[in-house]
Amino acid sequence: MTAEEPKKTRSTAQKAVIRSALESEKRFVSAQQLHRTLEDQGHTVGLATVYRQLNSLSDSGHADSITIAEKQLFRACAQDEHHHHLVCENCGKAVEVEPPSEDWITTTARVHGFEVTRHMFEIFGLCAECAASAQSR
Amino acid sequence: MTAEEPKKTRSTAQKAVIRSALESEKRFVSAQQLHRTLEDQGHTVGLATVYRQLNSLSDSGHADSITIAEKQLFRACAQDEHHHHLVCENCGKAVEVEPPSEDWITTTARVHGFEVTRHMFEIFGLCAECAASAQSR
DNA sequence: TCCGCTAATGGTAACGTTTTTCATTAATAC
DNA sequence: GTATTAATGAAAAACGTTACCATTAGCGGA
Repeated sequence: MTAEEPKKTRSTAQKAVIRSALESEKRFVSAQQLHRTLEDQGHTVGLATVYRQLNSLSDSGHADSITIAEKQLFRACAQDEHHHHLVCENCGKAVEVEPPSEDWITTTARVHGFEVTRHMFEIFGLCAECAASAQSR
Repeated sequence: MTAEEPKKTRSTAQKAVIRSALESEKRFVSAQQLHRTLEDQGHTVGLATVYRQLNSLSDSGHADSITIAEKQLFRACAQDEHHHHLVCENCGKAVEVEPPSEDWITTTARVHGFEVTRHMFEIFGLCAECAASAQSR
């Protein structure tokens, strides 16, 4: 019964930089990729901080995260609502997609005695550019 | 233009043991869990071998794998066809489910200029038993 | 404006999982 | 049986990620 703590956070330069860097990416990127990007831009941000911010953005719903090849990738998402992605396996570019009714999920789960907590659905493929360059390979 | 090598493999006791151990699980298990299980059963199999076999089973399509909390989990799958799971987040128990038509996937992808290579769709929740024990907590 | 509190940072060490290495074992073909 | 070499296992390396902790710096109040 502990009351909801106000939980004061401070706005720092690093937070702003990380967040804006993530938002300017339309691809899913890893913490390390983002860290390198920031370094290249001349910003000195610790890797630990990048991890921390990315995780907190993900927790607060300001970023989506998926796991590919044992690596966690992040992407900023504007809308707070639940949504899914169409991800390019080559360059990481992603598009948010809207699947048809997901009602059957809870229905199906109930049939098996399950109580749904969450679901994930991601489509992987090659975007137009990557598909083109792959063909000419 | 290298011809398809016959790629001869040898059947070993370890392969058999690992495969049968995985098949007797109706849950998703990690390499380490399976390794411990084998040890408990009196089998002495190297951890590296468990990893190797699990990966090769996954590659050959004889096992499905998902990633939860940075860990890779495996599960034997009888059917070679594409399928999805309803997974208990607590105990790992899984049921194969059949989603409605997935035609819209390729359609949607095409709209965005993507060429679909694969898609993943997993539902997570609590099975009847785990939900019950969670409530009485 | 300065002060004090402490959230946040950053470098590094630690961690856990997975892969690689390499000498040894053993499955297959002859 | 013998030769060949795929497969194994123990340990080390690699990898992504988190924890630690001394230091920095937001922010509210004197």
